[in-house]
Amino acid sequence: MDTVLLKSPPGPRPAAPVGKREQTKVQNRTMILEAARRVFAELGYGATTVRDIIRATPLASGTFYNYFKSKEEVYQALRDEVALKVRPRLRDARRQATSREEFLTSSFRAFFQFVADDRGGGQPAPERFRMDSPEVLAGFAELREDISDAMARGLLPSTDAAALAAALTGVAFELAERIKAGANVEATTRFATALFLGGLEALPKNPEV
Amino acid sequence: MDTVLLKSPPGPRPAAPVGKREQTKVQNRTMILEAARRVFAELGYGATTVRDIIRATPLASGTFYNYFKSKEEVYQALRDEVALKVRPRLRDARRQATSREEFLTSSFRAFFQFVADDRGGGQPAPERFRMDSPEVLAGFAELREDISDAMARGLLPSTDAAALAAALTGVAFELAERIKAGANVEATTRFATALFLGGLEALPKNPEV
Amino acid sequence: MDTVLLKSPPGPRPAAPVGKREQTKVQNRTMILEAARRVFAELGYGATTVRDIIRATPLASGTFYNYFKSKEEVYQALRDEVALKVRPRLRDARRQATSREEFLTSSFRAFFQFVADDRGGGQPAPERFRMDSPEVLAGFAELREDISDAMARGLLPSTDAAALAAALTGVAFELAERIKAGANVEATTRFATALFLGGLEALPKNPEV
Amino acid sequence: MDTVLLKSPPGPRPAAPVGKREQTKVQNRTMILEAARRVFAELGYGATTVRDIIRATPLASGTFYNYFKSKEEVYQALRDEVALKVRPRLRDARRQATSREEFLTSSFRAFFQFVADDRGGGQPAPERFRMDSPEVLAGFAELREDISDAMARGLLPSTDAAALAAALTGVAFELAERIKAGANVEATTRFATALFLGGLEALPKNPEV
DNA sequence: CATGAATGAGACTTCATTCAT
DNA sequence: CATGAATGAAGTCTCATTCAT
Repeated sequence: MDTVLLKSPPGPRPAAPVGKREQTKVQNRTMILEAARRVFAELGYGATTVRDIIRATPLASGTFYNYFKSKEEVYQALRDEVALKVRPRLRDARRQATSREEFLTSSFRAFFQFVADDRGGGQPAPERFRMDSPEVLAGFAELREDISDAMARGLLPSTDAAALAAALTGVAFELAERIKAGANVEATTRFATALFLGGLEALPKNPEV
Repeated sequence: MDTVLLKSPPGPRPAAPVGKREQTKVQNRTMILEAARRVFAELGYGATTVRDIIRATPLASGTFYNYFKSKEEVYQALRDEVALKVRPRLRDARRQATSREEFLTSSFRAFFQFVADDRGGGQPAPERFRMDSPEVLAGFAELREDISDAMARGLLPSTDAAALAAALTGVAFELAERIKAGANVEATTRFATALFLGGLEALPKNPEV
Repeated sequence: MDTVLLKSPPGPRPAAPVGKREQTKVQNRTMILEAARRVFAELGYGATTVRDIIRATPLASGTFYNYFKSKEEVYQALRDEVALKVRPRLRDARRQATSREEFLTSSFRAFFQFVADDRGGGQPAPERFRMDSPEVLAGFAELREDISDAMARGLLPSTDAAALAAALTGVAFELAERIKAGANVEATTRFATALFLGGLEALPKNPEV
Repeated sequence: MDTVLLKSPPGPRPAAPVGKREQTKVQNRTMILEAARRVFAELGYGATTVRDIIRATPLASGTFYNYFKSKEEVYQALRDEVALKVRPRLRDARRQATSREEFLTSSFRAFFQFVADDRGGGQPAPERFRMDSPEVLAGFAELREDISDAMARGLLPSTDAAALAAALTGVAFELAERIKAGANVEATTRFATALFLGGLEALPKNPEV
């Protein structure tokens, strides 16, 4: 019976599946994802409901389930989508780095810039910490990955890798909050870079953390 | 055996009412607070419901409302209670510090030790970031306060105070996660201290973050 | 059979959406309103709960909130609906009256007849007074309005308008209770009319109630 | 065993049971009743809860149940108490009446005065009708009783007794609302009296309502 | 007796999800 | 597919009532 449907338009077959149907489908999916992004940012993952997401959309409640099975699934999709956007930036920053300073600077800059670009949305977050939003989690995951690679490549000293990753992550996260509040990306990048450039020299040689 | 108890305090009678009723009240309040601590840690603040807290308790549903008006109120109470425990330790650490190194070392140690002592609770959080748990927030607030004081006293260089506070906070938090996972308090303290001792030297002189 | 339905209206298509969905919506709304009417009549407004109303219905609990936000809102709707039915009758009675007697007679008759027509509902109210039922309140408001108009038109003597309105209202209401219990509409109308025809003559000329 | 109790005090036997215990008991009972009176007046019988009554009292919740089994029971007690206070006034007014006018005047006056005396309490009733308060019910019951007696004694014409009772009740009730709102008792009494003096003459001789 | 905390039933309301249209 | 009303489970909170103190 699908055949029947496919046959019915006797005109020229579309070159790609970008009929009105497919277009709408993509649009709706995008609408839901963006609505979810806004709502997660405002209420946090735990507190947002599927209803909240639908309400931030012109779509009907039932439509949500044509695209996602649950809140969890939108979350995953959002996470993947964000990771897809951030990964190249960070990977590029990392690959082009030829010195420890450049590695730190470009990594922090890429991350802070991403946060700065993303903060547009809504009113300032009602609660201080919104660590469970997909963007932030994806950003952190990427940062960690970059750090591990850098250690492997010798750009960072061979101290306790996990501890350093944690320290970098923590600094990046906390300063990111300041970025969200309007702090300057470049100055913040310099600050973080200087801190770690100096700190890395002083770290215990044979750490046993 | 009652006789023994009745005899034992030959000194001044305690002023506080310690009838069976008061005892039960204190016990119940504690039960709710500890249940809330566990549930917040597991589900996050946003996702936990009052029912979740009650269910982690042998008490009846209505009993919750004899002690707290809402989830928010337990949260505040938890936050206050934790702050009350951490504040003295950190304050002492700060007051007794006579050098930059000592300031950093004793602050980190006090914080990490507190986290280590406190980590008994539940299973590790299923999601990576749980920044909105009361303990963490309270710890952060205290740490920030200590940092500001130290800057005023000259133990820390006059760089961007807020940015440094954020960096210290971030590192403390992320390393605390490792402490919770079993990392050694002293080694972690050394790591963090060394990182900041070196980093502070390298920080930009006239920061404009 | 669909064919029959599709064929049947050869005239102009009705503008109102009368799909199965809309039909069900109207039916459900009506079910809730009628259930509310019965329950208010039986328990009184104060004592009835939303659950009472739902239970007097085959609908699920959540469905109530698709139609009304609260008990108060059903009450308002009921009130409005009843007022909508009574207003024309009383307005007609008032407009066509050319004498004092006719004004009283037709007003009382219209009101009593409405009560008689409407009394189908439930068992007699278990408590004597149930002034807060929507029908009664709406009827009173209408009666008052009519009285004011009549005074303005000279059909009623210029005594204390509000007091007379109250008296007419009170008599109408109490006799309406008798109507509900089966009293004859015409005889009751004659009784009330005679009472006020005589009474109006005797009222104080310059009232200062 | 009662004997034992009576014997126990070897001193002079108290003339009446007005020990401290009995005094407190009477006071508490009175407090509950007056609180209930206020709350019923404000919220209506149906909407008030036992909690509401206790809260309007300095007593503990459990204490309520030492005096009354339920809201219903307080209501009955209040009703009885009020009836006990009103009956003498109305009975006196009725007994001393020697003419139709005097009967009507003194009855209305007594009722309106009672309502006026009683209205002190709280803020104006949030809803228009509060017919289910014990005072109003008791007042109406008494009024009806008086009317029946008056008919029996020939002070009122032999028309449909029940219909007249209803009319008098309705007028008394509606005007009582005006009294509560501050209307003058004497003027209102004159108004109601005049209305019925004139109206009674005009009533159908052989009513068949 | 007075007290007031505990209890669990039940009221109000929102939610995720389904399904007829 | 989109729609949005229906559903009933579940959450929030209040209530009447009991009972240990």
